[in-house]
Amino acid sequence: MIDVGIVEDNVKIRNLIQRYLDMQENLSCKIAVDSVEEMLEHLKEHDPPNVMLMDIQLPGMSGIEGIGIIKKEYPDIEIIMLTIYHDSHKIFDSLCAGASGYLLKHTTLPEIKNSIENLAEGGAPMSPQIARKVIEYFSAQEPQKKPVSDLTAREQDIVTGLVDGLSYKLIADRFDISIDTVRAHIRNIYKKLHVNSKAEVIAKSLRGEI
Amino acid sequence: MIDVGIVEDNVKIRNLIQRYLDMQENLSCKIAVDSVEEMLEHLKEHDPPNVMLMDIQLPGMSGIEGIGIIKKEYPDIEIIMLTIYHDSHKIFDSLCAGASGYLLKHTTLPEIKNSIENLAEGGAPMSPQIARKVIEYFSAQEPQKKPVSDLTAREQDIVTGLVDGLSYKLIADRFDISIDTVRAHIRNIYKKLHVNSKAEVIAKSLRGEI
DNA sequence: GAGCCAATCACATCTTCATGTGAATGAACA
DNA sequence: TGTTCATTCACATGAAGATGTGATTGGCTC
Repeated sequence: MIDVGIVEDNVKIRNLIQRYLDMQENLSCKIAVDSVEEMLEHLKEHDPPNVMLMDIQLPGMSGIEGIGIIKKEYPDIEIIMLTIYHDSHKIFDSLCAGASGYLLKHTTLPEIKNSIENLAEGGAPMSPQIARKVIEYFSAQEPQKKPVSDLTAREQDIVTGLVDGLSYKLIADRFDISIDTVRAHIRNIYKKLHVNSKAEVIAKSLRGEI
Repeated sequence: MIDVGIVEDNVKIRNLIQRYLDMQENLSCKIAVDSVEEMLEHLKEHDPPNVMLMDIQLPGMSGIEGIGIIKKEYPDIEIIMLTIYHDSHKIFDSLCAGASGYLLKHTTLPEIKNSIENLAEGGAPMSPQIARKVIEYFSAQEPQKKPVSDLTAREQDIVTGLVDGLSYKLIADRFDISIDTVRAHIRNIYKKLHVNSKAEVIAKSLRGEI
């Protein structure tokens, strides 16, 4: 049984969703309020729900601010935004604040039910339109540079050691080889990467350039 | 009518999907090959499909490399990855390269059909597991935008120098101070960050922990 | 089987780093 | 006005790193 909470200031919509969800066999929806503040009050005295449907435009604190506060206090609550807003800023702010899903308000009741189940199974429900924006975020990013490390497996081991902040001695111990071998590998790594210090190798590696 | 192409090296899977899709009223799937190279050959002489299903592990060029090449030549083709890989790197590399969807191979045929329709309607089909990773990318990214570095401005300058792979001498030159001053700053930085080597400072910095 | 290369080890030398100790200046703050 | 702290510099020492010049082994390839 998945326990659902709702924060939504439109009474009609709120009641409709609550009744529908609470009617389902595998869901329970006992708490539906019209502001984050009210929900926080409620949470002080009751068990937290598993999933929360949250509007963005709310009286008092906005839903996005609410995510942060609720996730901080009750990190196990999974929050799905349910809103009319589909602009990138609100979407990304919500996701960054910790929302696990984002549905537009034209979503049908059965779809909302599916989304909640989907979430409980480790998914992340999103309206298709939202998913598209999220995906486009990535292709808008700079085209990935090709790492193509010419490094051998052993050389990459050594790099890992360097990134972990180990001295040559400790790297030698970790891989059970002599410190001179470590030195030899490092010399080859420097040559291949065209660098000449540990620092540059670590920097390159952490920038994903290896 | 949506025209679909398939790049998949497993003949059984490829034929199965092709036959199923081509059987649908609103879909057509005439071209199904087992490598990106073959697909590129085909595209030279035929109209490009609207949607392409693409595996990652392929003979010759990988599917991820393929995305970039195909999207560059034929930007209107929407590419859905269809693969067994669910590791973050492959997901994000694919999306950054320009994929519009990402499905895991256990996806059923009707779900694949839905995904193609979803894509045509401006959505971005993703297996729930994938959607979750994509969403988590955001909440993992932003939250600590200000890691509250206790470092002074000068100390941060020095850190920048270290990250750039400079020696103390070069850092001293860059900021026109003596090497002993650089040493002094670095000692303070080490104390504040609780580390004791250049390597750790660089690692912390590039991980955004400063 | 000659040649190439990854992986291993050794020795030597010079540079750079890490750390300890100490101190002067000047701005900020109570 | 005295204290705190960032910034600057100095000297010293042992540890770690960078670089040069070797060598041996085993796998792969032409």
